[in-house]
Amino acid sequence: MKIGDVANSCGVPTQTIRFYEKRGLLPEPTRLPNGYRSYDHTTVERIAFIRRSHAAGLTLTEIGGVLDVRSAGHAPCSHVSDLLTTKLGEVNDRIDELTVLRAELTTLVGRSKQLDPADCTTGQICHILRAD
Amino acid sequence: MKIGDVANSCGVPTQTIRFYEKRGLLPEPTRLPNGYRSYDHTTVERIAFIRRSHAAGLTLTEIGGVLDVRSAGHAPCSHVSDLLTTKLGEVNDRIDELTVLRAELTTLVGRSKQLDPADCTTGQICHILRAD
DNA sequence: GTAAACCTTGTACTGTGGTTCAAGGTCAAG
DNA sequence: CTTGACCTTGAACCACAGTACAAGGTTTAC
Repeated sequence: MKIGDVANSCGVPTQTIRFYEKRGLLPEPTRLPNGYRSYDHTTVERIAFIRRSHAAGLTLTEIGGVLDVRSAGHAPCSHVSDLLTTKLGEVNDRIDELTVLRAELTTLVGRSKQLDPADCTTGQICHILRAD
Repeated sequence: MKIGDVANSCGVPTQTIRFYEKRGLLPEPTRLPNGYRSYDHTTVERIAFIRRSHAAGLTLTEIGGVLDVRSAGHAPCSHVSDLLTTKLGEVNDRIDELTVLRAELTTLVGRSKQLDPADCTTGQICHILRAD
């Protein structure tokens, strides 16, 4: 398989495959006599794994770490489990932050409906976003 | 006031003040005879406004837009109101996305506690993050 | 007079995940 | 033999909001 075939199978642009290779997420492929990259089905599965992991919120660096553990011949399960647990904590924290922000924005939008633009002076720039 | 005094008053590094100037969020200050930037209290208030707006989720580009409306002599209220309403929608969307991701991560973490690492084969890289 | 603390400018770098461009080589169909 | 689709490389660019560094000038305190 050439890079375009892999790209079609995986639904990613060819540039992304080269980018993953440069990032160390894909091994250097064998080459055809003309210099073109040559792949087999394991690459398709590996890219699918990367996309699934990425969709689960792991960064490419973290995915690289998982792949390295696997390449070293170990089951990456406990590593992955820790990673996912940490990620879950981060997602919870981020949801909490955004929930606070939502409350603040809701207050500001409510304020904007009450205030009269004619009362907005230059000194405070905008009285919706004034200091409390 | 010199830049360090403003930085102290606002709790931001001096570099950030120069950065805001370069981004057009702060007007070019007058200079002392030695070339040092010279500020008055309106700059402190302007930076405080920028920080409040940023904390409310506006980007520096959006804040620049608000500041431009104000500089043009208009009350930016309706503009700000639209911006905040849009931002509230974005925050809600982001919370929804993260909530979905949280559910997925919870499933994966649960799975990781059930599976035995000994059953994890090379082919699937990691059976916690297997295809469904 | 000298050391510390301040100021100036410009440039490059951080992390995240790619995308786009330039300039060229290869291959199959007609 | 030429057109179009594919492949190669390296480098630059995107948003985002700064941060760090280099190489120098100024001021303040002792």
